[in-house]
Order: sequence, then C-alpha cells, then structure tokens
Amino acid sequence: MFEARLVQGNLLKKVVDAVKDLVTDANFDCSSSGFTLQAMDNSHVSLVSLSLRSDGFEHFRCDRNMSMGMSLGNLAKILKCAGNDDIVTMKAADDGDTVTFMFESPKEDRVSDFELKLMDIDSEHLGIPDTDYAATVTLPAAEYQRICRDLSSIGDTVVISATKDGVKFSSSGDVGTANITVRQNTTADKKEEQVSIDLKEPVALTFALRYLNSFAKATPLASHVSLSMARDLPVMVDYQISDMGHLRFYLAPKIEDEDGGDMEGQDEA
Amino acid sequence: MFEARLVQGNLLKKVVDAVKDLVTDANFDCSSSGFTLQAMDNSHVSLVSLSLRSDGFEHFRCDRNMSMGMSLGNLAKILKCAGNDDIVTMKAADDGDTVTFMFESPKEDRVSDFELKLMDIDSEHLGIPDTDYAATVTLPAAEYQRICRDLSSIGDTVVISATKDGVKFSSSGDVGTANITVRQNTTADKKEEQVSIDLKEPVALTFALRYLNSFAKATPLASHVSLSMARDLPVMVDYQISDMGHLRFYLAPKIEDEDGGDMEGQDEA
DNA sequence: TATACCACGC
DNA sequence: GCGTGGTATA
Repeated sequence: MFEARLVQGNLLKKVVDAVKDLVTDANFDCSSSGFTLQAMDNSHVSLVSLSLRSDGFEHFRCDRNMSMGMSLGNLAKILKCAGNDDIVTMKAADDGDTVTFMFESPKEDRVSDFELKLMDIDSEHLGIPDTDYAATVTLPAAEYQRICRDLSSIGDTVVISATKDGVKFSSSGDVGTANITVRQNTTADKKEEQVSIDLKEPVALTFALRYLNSFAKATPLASHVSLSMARDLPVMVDYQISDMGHLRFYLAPKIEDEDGGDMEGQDEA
Repeated sequence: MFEARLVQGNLLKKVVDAVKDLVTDANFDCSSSGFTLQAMDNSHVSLVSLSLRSDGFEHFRCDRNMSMGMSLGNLAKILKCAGNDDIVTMKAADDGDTVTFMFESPKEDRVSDFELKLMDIDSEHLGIPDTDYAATVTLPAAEYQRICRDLSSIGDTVVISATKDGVKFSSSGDVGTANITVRQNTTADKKEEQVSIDLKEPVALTFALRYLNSFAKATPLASHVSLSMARDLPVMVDYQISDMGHLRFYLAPKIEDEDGGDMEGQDEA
C-alpha cells in the first residue's frame, strides 16, 4: 500500500494549483524514495517535473512502486476543501482504483476524507538529460512573476539575456518595446531580495511568455526561482520546495535567429 | 402608523442580503410584538422565516397590524446606501403605499431618507408546526458555510448524519466522494469554536446543497448556526439574531431511501 | 475552462 | 489600502 502524511498540507494544494492549468491529467509515481510527477503539458510544448522526497513527509510508506493517474482538476477541487493548516494524508491500496485524501484540522476537531477515482493515463516517461547550463540566474520568485506578467502586455515572447552583470528581459510588440534588467546583488539587502547569476558564458534565448506565465503559478511554493539556460536547449525553470524537492518546468527556446550570440537584433523581431 | 428605530442598522442590511437571492418580493408583517417575514422561496421549495421582536428596537410603534410588500432587490439597494454604523428608522403611514427608511450617521452629521414603493403581494401564510426534532446540532456559522461550499464542488446533495459524537456531512459526485466529520466539543476552546449536539435519536437526511448554500448567506448574522432535524421532516436552519429574534430556513429532505434509519448505504447513492 | 469583477479579511 | 478568494460571465 501507499500512505504519506504531510503536515504542511497546503504545499500539495499549491503544487496542484501550479500544474493544473498546464496538465489536465497526470500520473503521480510513488516509490520508496518519494512522490514524483512528470508530464508534457496539454499542447506538448513544455514539460513539468515534480519531485517530493519521502523524507519530507512526516510519514511515508510505499510498499510497491505505483503510478496513480489523476485528473488534476478534480484533485484541485478536493484539495481546495482542506483547511489551510490541515494535515493531509494520502492513502492508496496496491490494487485499488482510488486514492483517499484525509484532512485533519490542527485541533483534531474536524476530519474529512475524500476519495478520488484513479485513471489510466499513458505515461510517456521522457528522460531529462543532465545538462551543462551556460547560465543560471536566481531571483525572487514574485519579482520574476511580475516581470513575466508585465511583459505579457507588451509582447508574446521574451528574450532572456544573461550576462555577468545581470539578466535582461526584453519584449516587443504593437505597443512598443520593453527591457527589464535585474542586476546581480548577492551582497547585502535581505535574503529575500537576492539575485545571483552563475555564468559560464553569456546566453540569450527567446521564449513564449504564455508558458512562462503558466510556470509562474508555482510562485507561492518558493521564495526564489532559478532559470538555467544553454544555447538552443530548453530553459529549466526551477522552484525549490524547501526540505522536500522541487517543481521544475522545461521549455524549448524559439529559434528565430541562427546567431544566438548577439540578441540585440531580436528586439525588432 | 408604523415606526421602528434600529440602532444597529446594518443588521437589517445583512438580513435582506441573506434573503434576497431566495425571495424576490415579500411581505413584511408588523404588529405590536414585532416585525416578521415569512415566505416560500421563488421556486417554492424552501421557506424563510424572519422574526425581529419589538423589544430589540430602540423604539417601536405599530398602531395597527400591517403587511408591507416590498421588492427585496430594491430594498437591498436602498439599505446599501446606509453607512455601516448608521441608525435606521422605518416609517409607514397606515394608509400609505410607501415605506420610508431614514439613515442617521452616528455623529448626527448626516441624515438620509429613502422612500420605497410598497407592492401588493399574495401572502400565503404557511404555519410552521412546532416540531419535536430528533437532533439539533449547533456549530460555528462560518465553519458550516465552508463545509456546504466545499461539498458543492463534489456533489449536488449532502447527507447530514447526526450521532451523539458528531455530525457528518457526506457528498458524492463525478469527482469522487467526501465525508466531513465535526466532533462535538462543548468543552474548553473558545466559545466561537463550540460544537454541540442535542440528540434524541440519530438521524440522517439528504438535502440539496444549492439551498443550504443560499441559506448560508445569513452567516454574517450570527456566530453559530443550528440544524434541527427529524426523519422525513424539513430541516430547520436557524441563525439567532442576538437580543432580537432569528432568521430561519426550512428545507424538505430528499427522499431517496425509504429506510431513513441506517444511512450508511446512501454513501453509494 | 479561463478571465474579469466584486467582496471580505488582514 | 492591499491582497486573496469567490462568483459570475464569456
């Protein structure tokens, strides 16, 4: 059987809220090492990868590897019924076709249980190659979300350029053009506001803002987000879930220009 | 003539907001003992009963019994024009066809008056028989509202089962099944969180969540709500209005099962 | 199903 | 006054 008890139940709610607009149905894979999900989005453009390690749960038992297919919309409805401070326990029998979510209020005066029907979903387990990224920029998740949202009102795509000094987000469209530059500041300030850049070589890639905005639904999960990029390879947008794992998104860049080195020209594209 | 002065004017606003989605037009009945309203909802399924005793008003005068038919939508619009701390005075002449609402700001620096046209409404004064309920459960109004709202995303109906230990709310639908159990705790805690159960015999009844959710609009009127149930009889959902009276709703149970004694089997229904 | 507006709580 | 959550509409 599978049984996992998560004290910080709202974390699960945040994860599902972040993914459900991208992926309608997905397999959750359980093993003794933890709880993972990997899926292409509905339009098969981007890839979502969730990993929650078993040691992040208060209690975790998985006798046998199992893959549980769920409707993320229905799962979200159920998780919405949990109180914000509730403890969530998931249970599934090895041979069952349902999974049960139990919510306990902190004061133990209310207990709810919800049973969700499992679905058969073709799992296309795409391996994600270990990539040697040219640049990884880390910035406050809320600030990044704001940037993506703001640029959406200017254009459909954004050019993200990382240099040793900072990261520049550029868009253009009918309205005009926009450039938002965030400087590296590992120094003083509050930890919350730190921006760091790990750069092997400068890189500039173009992405569809529509997907970046969907990914940014994960903002409540983490204080910071990191963007890892390499020329002509998908960006990895990484939200670390403290003490438990991560929620990552992958999106291939638009290839508009054979010369990826100097992206200044793309502002007009 | 009729004249009634209510220091806590926003109470009237809350009452009308709670009822206006259920009943479009209704007669307010005034007598020397107070101010009441009784009406079937628009679809003639549930019944609303409001009672505000004359002693709850700062001043109350009613020379002659009268029935004032009002559009609750229009009444709500007028009451929305009152400040939250305003003192409200209602006035009507015995032979008039209007009622006047006067709002006085606490500092007496602003006075408004609004005149509402009265309507002729067929009053079908249904007597409500005194019922010997098998069970009455009392729980925090906000918690009850949350339960009804949450279960609405699972199914259309709820089975409410009262036992000596607690009350269980169960729903099922396409998404799956849900059970929310609230335990009795008359003991410690804050008064706000008390749940009490007055039980003669266990009872379990099925209701349409749509109506329970409409009734729950009365939540701002009271800290607690009580549900009084007896087999095959309408539930009484009671919001006490402190020192003045009550707003009550009645809804007949769905009869899905001739055997009302053991409702466990209804979980599958 | 996703977006926009409105109301309530912090 | 700002932010979040819920409701209603397209």
